[in-house]
Amino acid sequence: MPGERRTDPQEERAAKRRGDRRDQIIAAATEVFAEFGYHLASISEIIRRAGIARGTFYLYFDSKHAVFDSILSGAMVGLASRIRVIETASGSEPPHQQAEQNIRRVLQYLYENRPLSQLLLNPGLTPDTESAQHLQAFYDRVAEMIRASLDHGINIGLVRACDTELVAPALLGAIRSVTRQLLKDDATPDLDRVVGELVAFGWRGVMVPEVWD
Amino acid sequence: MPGERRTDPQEERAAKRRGDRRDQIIAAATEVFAEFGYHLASISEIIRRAGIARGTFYLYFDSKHAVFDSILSGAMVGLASRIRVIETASGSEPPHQQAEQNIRRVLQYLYENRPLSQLLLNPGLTPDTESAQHLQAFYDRVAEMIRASLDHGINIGLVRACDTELVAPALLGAIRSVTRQLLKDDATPDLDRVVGELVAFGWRGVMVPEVWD
Amino acid sequence: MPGERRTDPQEERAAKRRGDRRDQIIAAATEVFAEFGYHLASISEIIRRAGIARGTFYLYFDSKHAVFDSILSGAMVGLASRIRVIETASGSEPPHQQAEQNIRRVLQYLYENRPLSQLLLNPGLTPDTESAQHLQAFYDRVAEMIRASLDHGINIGLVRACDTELVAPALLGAIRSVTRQLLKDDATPDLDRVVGELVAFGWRGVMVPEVWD
Amino acid sequence: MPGERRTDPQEERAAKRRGDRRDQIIAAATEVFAEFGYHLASISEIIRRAGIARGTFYLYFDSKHAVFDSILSGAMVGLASRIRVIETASGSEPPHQQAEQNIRRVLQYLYENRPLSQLLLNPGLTPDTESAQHLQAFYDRVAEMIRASLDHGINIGLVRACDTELVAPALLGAIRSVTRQLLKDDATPDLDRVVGELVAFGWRGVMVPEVWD
DNA sequence: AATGAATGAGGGTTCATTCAT
DNA sequence: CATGAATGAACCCTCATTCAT
Repeated sequence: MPGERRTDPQEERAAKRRGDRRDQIIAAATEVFAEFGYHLASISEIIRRAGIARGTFYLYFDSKHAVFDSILSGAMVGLASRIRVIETASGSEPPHQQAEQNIRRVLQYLYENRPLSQLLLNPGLTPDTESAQHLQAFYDRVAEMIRASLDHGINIGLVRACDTELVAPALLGAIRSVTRQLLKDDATPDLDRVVGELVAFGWRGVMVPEVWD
Repeated sequence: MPGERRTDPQEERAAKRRGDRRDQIIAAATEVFAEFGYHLASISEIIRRAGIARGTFYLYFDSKHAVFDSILSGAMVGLASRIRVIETASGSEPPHQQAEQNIRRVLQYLYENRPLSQLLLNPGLTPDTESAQHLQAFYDRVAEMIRASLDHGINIGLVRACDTELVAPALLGAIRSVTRQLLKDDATPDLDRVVGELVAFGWRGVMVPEVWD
Repeated sequence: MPGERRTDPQEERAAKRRGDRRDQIIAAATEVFAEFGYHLASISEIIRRAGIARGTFYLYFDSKHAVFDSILSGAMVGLASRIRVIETASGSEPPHQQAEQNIRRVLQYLYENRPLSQLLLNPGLTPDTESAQHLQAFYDRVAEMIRASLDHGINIGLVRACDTELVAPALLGAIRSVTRQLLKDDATPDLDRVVGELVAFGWRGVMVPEVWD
Repeated sequence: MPGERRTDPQEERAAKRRGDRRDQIIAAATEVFAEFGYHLASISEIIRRAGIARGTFYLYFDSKHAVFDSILSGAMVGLASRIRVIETASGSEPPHQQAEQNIRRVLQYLYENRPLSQLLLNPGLTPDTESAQHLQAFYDRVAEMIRASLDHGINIGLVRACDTELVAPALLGAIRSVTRQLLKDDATPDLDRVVGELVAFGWRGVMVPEVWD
């Protein structure tokens, strides 16, 4: 207690360890959820992989559902931080390059977090309809961002007139589908090629036919 | 199959009734699975809706898993029967019209079987990783058909050179995503418009840029 | 189905068996609750004594709490049916004889249901404060009946003027205390003597009777 | 015990503090036990109210059960110290006045220790049958004292001939019942009136006193 | 002396499946 | 064929207790 600094180093270490435990549990749980799906994932298996006792689990999370929510929240933050709104101010990079980089960053994140990606891409590993809707809500937000970009593109004559309410999810679905496909194999694919193809496919699908490279 | 031996009319009726019961159970189970997801769906709820006794259920299906598999198989047959290989022989309809009709027939089927569609479109309502893979295997087969069509299209100069292994799932993903989106609302959407947009989007994404209608 | 009488004998037997099972479980549970108290009583022990499987228990009761409530309700009905309002109309038996018979009937019931009596006499074997209050509410009702009798007795000059709000629970407490005392031993005590002493005590207290009617 | 050796003032203070901690824990535990009953009372809640850490609790008590026993022992000592054997030597106060003062002192003690009183009066808040018997043993001792007094009273012609083995618990039960009743309300009742009524009831019962000394 | 993270035995409950009627 | 009472393995979660710091 003498000369107590901003943060007591002992407390600091404790807080650190506490965070570590949480992360350790989350990592184990993510694996197990991805492998078995929510319902077939047992607390027993999670604590076995985390190397902790039963009670310890409940020291960090209120329930099985709570860990799942934590995982999902973390993932959404992680994904969202990789997606930037596409700028069309003069001087900005061409939109399709911005889109390309968004996709590249997201794929990078997913490749780096394989088990987590299973959870994100397979809404079917979810505890219940409600949780699936959480996840869906996130995708809806992303689809909305895409739609706004498309609408803007139409206004400035870059994108052909189309029903953006349909085309936005179509674009997103294309990306998800390809990503899920690629994550099935363990091999890390050539990111540049994948992103290139995706953008090429999506771009031609939406652009105005007159303006071509 | 005709003239298989004289079928006792009583046996025949029995077989008929037996089939009816099965269908009745399948219908109830489909509803319940779609509503709650596989794990939260209980046999109790299924038999309640089917109006049968507990034991009766196990007279027609070996297990909970077995009904689910039956449902999935039926759906795959139903879907597959709506999809025709695209013909490019001279005299055939233009490929994009054939694709359009494939999509229209599939959507029609899905709209007519709402609860079933939930199961097909949300891999998350699936019992386990294995079952999800069954479903995925079906989609892989469809993707493969699309890929073959694309490859052929490239050969005859109709489709731009692209990595069909990526573009095929992208196309399929676009369709699935849009369909899932539309099935969320109860309203039956304008099929022609939806199919039109989908084809327009997909077509431009894959066609050679020189030939434009 | 042919000649179906008022009640299908098969159904009848089934209903009978169903009731039997319930009673069987209630009997076992009463024993276990009386022996260990609510919290230390385990479902495992209850089903062991009832000779049934775990799931069977939950076929007849929703929860551990539910059996307990059933037991308590049954006991209250049983007790209440042994207690009659004391009549003071001319031609009725003398009030103290009526009281005597109430007590005798209650004691009879308790002696015939030993384990049940533990539960009733020891509010401490109760699941929670709430349940204890259920039981207490019953005793309050009985005390209220006693109080009404006393008030009436005062009005007709049979009972001395006293604070019936205090004396009523005192009388009831005396009865409960003696009963609990006697039920501790396994031997069945001489009912007539016990009841006689109780009534005498309540009626005239402990004072010497040199002054007596 | 006087002149116990020179007590180091530091040790003394330490012992003092140690005692304080104990009392602090006992006070918190008494509250919690009274509020929830033994089993629903958690160590977590006790240490929360005592403002100490988990481990500290086990520095002062071996177990949850041990605190409960401590509380009970303390209460018994407290109660016993308020009860004096009734003297019948010539020159003593009249027995019924001595009884009256015993009751008054006990009630005073109970009113001053409300939460404790819940524990004492509701055998149902007890950990197990064994603990309930501890408590019961205390009451048995008190009943025995009452019985001895009654026997003596009969010998000297003050008390009517009666089965003191029955009447003693009856008297005690009456007192307990009334006390429990009164402690339910938060208001502190008029002690003199209550004690007066109790003694009157025990002494002369409920009968009309037209025939009186 | 004090702390609080960690432990794990044990609790109540669910539900797919079986089988005697 | 049909029934539904019975089964029991397996689940999630709680909480008194321990012990390294």
